Amino acid sequence: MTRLLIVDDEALVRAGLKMILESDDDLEVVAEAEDGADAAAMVVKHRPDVVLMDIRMPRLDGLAATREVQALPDPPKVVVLTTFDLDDYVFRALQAGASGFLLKDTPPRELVQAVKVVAAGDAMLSPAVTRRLIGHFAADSRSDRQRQARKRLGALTDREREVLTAVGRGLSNADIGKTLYMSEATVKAHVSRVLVKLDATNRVQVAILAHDAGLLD
Amino acid sequence: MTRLLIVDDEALVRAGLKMILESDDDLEVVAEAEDGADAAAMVVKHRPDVVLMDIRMPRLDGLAATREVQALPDPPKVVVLTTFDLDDYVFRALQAGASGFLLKDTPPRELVQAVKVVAAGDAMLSPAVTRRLIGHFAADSRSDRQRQARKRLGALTDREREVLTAVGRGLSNADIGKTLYMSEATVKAHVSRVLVKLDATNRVQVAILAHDAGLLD
DNA sequence: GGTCAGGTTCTCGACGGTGATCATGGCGTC
DNA sequence: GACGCCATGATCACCGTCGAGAACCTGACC
Repeated sequence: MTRLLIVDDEALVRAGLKMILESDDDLEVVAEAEDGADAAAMVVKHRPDVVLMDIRMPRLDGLAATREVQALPDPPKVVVLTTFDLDDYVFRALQAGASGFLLKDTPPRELVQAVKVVAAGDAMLSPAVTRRLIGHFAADSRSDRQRQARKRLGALTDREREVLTAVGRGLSNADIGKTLYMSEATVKAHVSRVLVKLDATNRVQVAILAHDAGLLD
Repeated sequence: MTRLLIVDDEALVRAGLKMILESDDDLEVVAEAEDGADAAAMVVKHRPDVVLMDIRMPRLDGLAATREVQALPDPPKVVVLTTFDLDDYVFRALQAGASGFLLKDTPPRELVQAVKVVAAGDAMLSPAVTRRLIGHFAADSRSDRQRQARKRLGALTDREREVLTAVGRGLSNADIGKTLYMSEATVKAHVSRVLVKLDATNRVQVAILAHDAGLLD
């Protein structure tokens, strides 16, 4: 049995959601809250498995409430529900720790499905939201940059890559020599070749490249 | 009527998918291809609305094929199908332009649903994949590290921040002097103060900090 | 099987250029 | 005038380039 908490400022919406959700025998609404400020308290009191959270609410909005709830020990999963699929909402909700983000025009059957998926530890987004997320992800050239950077690293020898990593950490040549057991002169030679191979003019540039390539982290 | 192309090297899988998809009256499989190399040609010939693409295939794999298909004029939507939800596959598929990413254990009804969602211009991922994507998104935005880095930048003066940005680009002190119209000696003084304020011992470390803070990009 | 030439990688010391610190002074604000 | 910010030159430490030797692999040739 999956225990649910519904957080929405409109009683009618809460009633509708409760109706839909309890049509499934595995779901039980154990509590309701009418704004974000009450949400955390209700979570502590009733310990639901999943929280359905509206965004637009008086006092504390759904995003802040989600953050608050996720900060609790052994927090429940949170599914954010909203009428608007604004980018900003989506990203902030996901970063606040939400496991789902559904639009209010989601069909009842999918809502039930989403709650179950989330309770099982996976995630569920409305299709339109998924599209936005993917769009942003693909547009986020970071991973692209990473692959490009990695490509350039292919020409390096093992030793050179080790030295490069150390440079990326911000170590001095002397420090690198100590940690890799070689003289400072040798370190310099490696760094010098790395500079040539990566077409850089100083160590700062290769350090950044090392980071872009994900060599550190 | 939504027109489909199925790309998979195993005839049995193709037959199974076709069976599932054509159980819906709005879906029609207009062509099949048995590897990625054939996929693009089939797209040109049959102009499907949606392509279901396996990843592991002989000759050209599904990721490369997806890129190829998306490079065509007025390309169809692509749904990638795979047994393994490896991170790397997911990200590369989405960046290759896929609109969906489903695991092969997806129930038939959801597969049909996903194809329709994608045909309508939205996106659909398997729940487990969605969870990964969100995880990476939340982690990748690095807002944590970024906020931390930004905090430390608060102590800097405007001029120091300008110099720091230039250092982050990998410029030499001489170059920074030229671009910011000050003598090299002045640049050095600024850099030196930045090092103290950011508790770093050399310019590489502050360059990385500058990147983490999102000063560059 | 030996070996010999060619290439690659790792190692190192010495030299000149670059980077980092320190002390000092000008300029505006409070 | 005390303070914070910006600017500068002298000094010393660090970094990057150069040339060169040692160890190793690879393939060709006898």
